[in-house]
Amino acid sequence: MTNREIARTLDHIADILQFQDENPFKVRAYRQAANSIHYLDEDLHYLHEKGRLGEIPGVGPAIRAKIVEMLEKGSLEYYEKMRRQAPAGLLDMLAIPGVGHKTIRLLHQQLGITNREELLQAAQEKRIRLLPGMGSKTEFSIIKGIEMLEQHSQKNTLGFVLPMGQRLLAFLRDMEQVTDAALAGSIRRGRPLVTDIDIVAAAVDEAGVRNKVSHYRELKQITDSQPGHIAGLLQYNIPFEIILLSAEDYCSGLFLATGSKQHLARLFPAGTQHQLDRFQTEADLYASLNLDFIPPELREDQGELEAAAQGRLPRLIERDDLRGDLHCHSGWSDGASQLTELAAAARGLGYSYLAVTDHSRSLAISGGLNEERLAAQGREIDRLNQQWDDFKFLKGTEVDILPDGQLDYEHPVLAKLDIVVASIHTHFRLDKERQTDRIVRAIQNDDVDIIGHLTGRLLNRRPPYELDLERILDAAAQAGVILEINSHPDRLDIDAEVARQARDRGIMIAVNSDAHHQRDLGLIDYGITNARRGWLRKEDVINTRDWSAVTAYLKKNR
DNA sequence: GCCGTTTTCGGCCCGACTGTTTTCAGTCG
Repeated sequence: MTNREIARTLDHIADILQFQDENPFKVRAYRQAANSIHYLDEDLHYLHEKGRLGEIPGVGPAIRAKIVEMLEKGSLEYYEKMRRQAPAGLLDMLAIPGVGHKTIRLLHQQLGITNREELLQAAQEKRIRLLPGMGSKTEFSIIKGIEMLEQHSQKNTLGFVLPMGQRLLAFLRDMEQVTDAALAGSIRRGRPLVTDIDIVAAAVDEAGVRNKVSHYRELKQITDSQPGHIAGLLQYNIPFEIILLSAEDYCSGLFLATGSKQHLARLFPAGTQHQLDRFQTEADLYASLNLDFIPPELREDQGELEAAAQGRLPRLIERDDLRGDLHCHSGWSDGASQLTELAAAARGLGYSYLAVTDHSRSLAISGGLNEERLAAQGREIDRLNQQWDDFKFLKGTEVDILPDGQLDYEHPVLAKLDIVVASIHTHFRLDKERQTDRIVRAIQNDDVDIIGHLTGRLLNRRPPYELDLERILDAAAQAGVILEINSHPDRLDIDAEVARQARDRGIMIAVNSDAHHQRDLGLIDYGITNARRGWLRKEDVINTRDWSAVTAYLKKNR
């Protein structure tokens, strides 16, 4: 089993224990072990060989024995037994907002409900409200929650699917029968939610490819296998499709499979069934249509064809344009990495600065820093900053925007920092006017440099807050406040559309990782893709500038 | 179940909201 599978198993055990009303600290022990393994840099098999499993934080004798069994047998008897004692749809039901372990236990014991379908039916038949502690509002919110999840259930986040797609792509590229291969479809265009993995491959021996794919380690089943085409499911039921072409047809095939439908339909209106010539590159293909090359991220029929025809497509930002990251968390609050580890990772990405923006005091659950600890952290940063002449930490905070729009630290505290990211982490359900007022007030606060994850959306999990974006963009433009593109693939907030509107109003954007572990600094790639989908150029993004230009910009706008 | 230690058990982040209550339990971040 892989690290990831073992981490998921431990997490699932924690859920079952919680469902069984076990000691909450035992539950947390399993969660902490799962989290440690999730972020582990080394393969568990390797650590086991070296007898170093006990060194993993949060892994003691009991969990270590279970990990060993999973590594050696590929399964865990304890887990299999637990699973038989819990409702089959436990995890599915937990995903419903407002439904937790205790509610599920009650539903299971009183009504025999084991999965989402049965739960929905019971709610529709008004049987939930008869249970103690349940009422009509709970019943209604369960129905709404299930409906929301079912709308999303066809799509997965790019962050979940892309790594699987990249592994399958690497597997194909490794074959001697494959001369070229690339991701296509919505993954290639970088959509935040995707339905499947599309790959186009140039192959000399289709049968050989077919045979190897049928033995792919992550393959669950092949559902369709015709000449030029393999489709099926990978683990976690992620659909994939591989289009096999000759080398001559590869480029136009990749272009057609990339889409989008709307983009292609505008290029080739219905009735003008177009026989694509053979091209060496997509740039040649677009040139034959008298268009500049259109990057995949822009192929959504959002004005890119007109711009390409007139030679005014933007030169989109690239990952290598970034000089630093302006939002991350360390072990001082809820991050998992120490400052030195973050610095090493940031330098590894080619950055020359990193803003440390741990949580502020009122966010107790995330270890928010009180003023003394913030000052102590500042002293550590000062010490570390003396070690380098080519890298610097910025002293910062991700300060909570309180419900009334005030900030969680007073002005004298904020004024001492190099950078202030202000974000909302509580009171998500204010009405539109109050929520907008709250953010506008933060924007108008002179201590604020950046608004973090503006809309609060969590893809497939939580809708954005109710906001009047027009008013917020106007306020940000006027105050010279930067808006963040939060790169976490569950957030991608602000989204590409809002980013483009912001840029059109002259608002500066920061593409930030919001990393809680040194490895997560690399999530910035998703933010860059999102920025490109928002038509952003290097000059629209503040952290493409070097340290002195960034600090000068921040000072000027304070 | 893990951790730390003043070595072998006691402690292990918490505060607010919501819907259901009549004083609280469950969920969430």
